[in-house]
Amino acid sequence: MNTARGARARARIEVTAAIKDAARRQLAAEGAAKLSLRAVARELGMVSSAVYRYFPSRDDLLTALIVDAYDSLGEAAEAAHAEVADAEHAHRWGVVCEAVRTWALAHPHEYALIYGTPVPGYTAPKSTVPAASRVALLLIAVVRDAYHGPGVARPTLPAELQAEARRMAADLAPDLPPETVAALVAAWAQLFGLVSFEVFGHFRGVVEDREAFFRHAVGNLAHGVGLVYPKSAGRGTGR
Amino acid sequence: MNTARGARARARIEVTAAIKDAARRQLAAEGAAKLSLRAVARELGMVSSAVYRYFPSRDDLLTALIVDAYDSLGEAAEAAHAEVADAEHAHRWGVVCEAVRTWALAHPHEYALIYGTPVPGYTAPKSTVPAASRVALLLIAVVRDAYHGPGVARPTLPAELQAEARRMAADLAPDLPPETVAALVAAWAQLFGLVSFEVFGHFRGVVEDREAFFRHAVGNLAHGVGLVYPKSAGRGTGR
DNA sequence: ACATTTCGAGAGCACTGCTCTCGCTTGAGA
DNA sequence: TCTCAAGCGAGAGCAGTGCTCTCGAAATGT
Repeated sequence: MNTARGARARARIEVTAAIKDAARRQLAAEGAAKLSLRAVARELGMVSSAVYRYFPSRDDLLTALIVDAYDSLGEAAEAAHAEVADAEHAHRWGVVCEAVRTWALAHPHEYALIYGTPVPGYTAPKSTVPAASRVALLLIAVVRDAYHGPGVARPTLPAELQAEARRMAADLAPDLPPETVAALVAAWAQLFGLVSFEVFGHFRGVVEDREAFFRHAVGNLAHGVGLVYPKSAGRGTGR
Repeated sequence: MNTARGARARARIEVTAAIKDAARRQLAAEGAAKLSLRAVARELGMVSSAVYRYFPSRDDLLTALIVDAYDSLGEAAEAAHAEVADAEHAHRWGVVCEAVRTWALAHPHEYALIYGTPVPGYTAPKSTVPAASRVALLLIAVVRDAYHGPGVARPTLPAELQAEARRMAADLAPDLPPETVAALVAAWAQLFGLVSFEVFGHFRGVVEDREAFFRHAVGNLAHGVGLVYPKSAGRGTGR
């Protein structure tokens, strides 16, 4: 029942999509700061006030792009993971992380939109939560599979954090030990720390072979959440 | 020869400082996006065009604030470290990291300015490098002391990364083993991943006791760079 | 004392987000 | 089938922005 109850309704979703597309193009080209509602209107041959029939404000347009960006990233990660769904767990972990990095480098401005400085009126309006969670859920799923399968080590946890870890586990993955969930959340944040530093240029003049560096760092993150590498030796690329 | 060769020169540095102060106030209050050159001019009772005598563009004003923010953060970290300069190395590491977090939470907009989305014309103009490096240098110093002292473990490194690690070590800390330097750089990025997620609100609804969580994660980072905790037992808060 | 530079003020340009009004078109109910 | 409200695009307009240019006045160096 999505399919157009009338020409008008159909036109509306088409125009809405066209606006988002033009906006996304501008975003990719110039960054969120320079995204101008009037410019997208111009590109579509309409007048600026007409755009307001579709998005009540510039920030609402941006919010729509945020959700799309989360989904685009989540989709990329999920697709990459699907291709190795029955490989070694540590390898799957690495593939997901590398998909995140690859997507971020290919869409730096969209990445900045979701993991950079939040927009001023930044209350993530609930509707973004599912899209925003996709990568995290993937990482959780990989560790869950490992936990219910052969090899996962149980990290240790100081006493003062065990209550909080239990809370997190109850929310995120009740079937995993709290220690693992806590390590997972930390690894999640640290993964995006690595990606952000690279995308935002903090590695410029510091790290040269960033891909190899990233693979290694991500392997250590996997180790931190308890994933063990197949070929025991020094944890390598997970290949 | 800094001290005013004339009333004019003195006035100039005073006005420059006043502009930066007003700008910093606006930045702290509303964020970089809403920082308006005309508004700071208004606050100082001057006309907008006059401000251009001191800063050639709005982005140049922002750049000046960026350098200041790096310095402010670096100073906070150094001060915190100085107070525990002869404590256990892992503890010193933790104190520096917590100082970074505390400063970031106290100055979210300034933090966003330096570790969030880079400004469009984002070529860090060399002059920012020393200020930007202060925290990293502190972390390196802590590990260096540990390495030249009693306890530091040597991380392992896959073959494919050893050349790059040697390169980094040559640039950053020739007296440390390449494996340690590589781990240090990763920990550096991961630290800011943790801080950014908290400041930018990605932990909202996920992590509740963020301070305890951070201490724990930072302890693991210390472990990752080879710092060993005094009381052997499970690595705890570093107390 | 003169010439030069430095500075603040003001006007102005091109642009932005956003509001409001005006007609035209569409579509659903009488 | 006709009607009337809702949806929509165009246009004008407001307040604000970054930035440029010109013009006098003040401070400076010779």
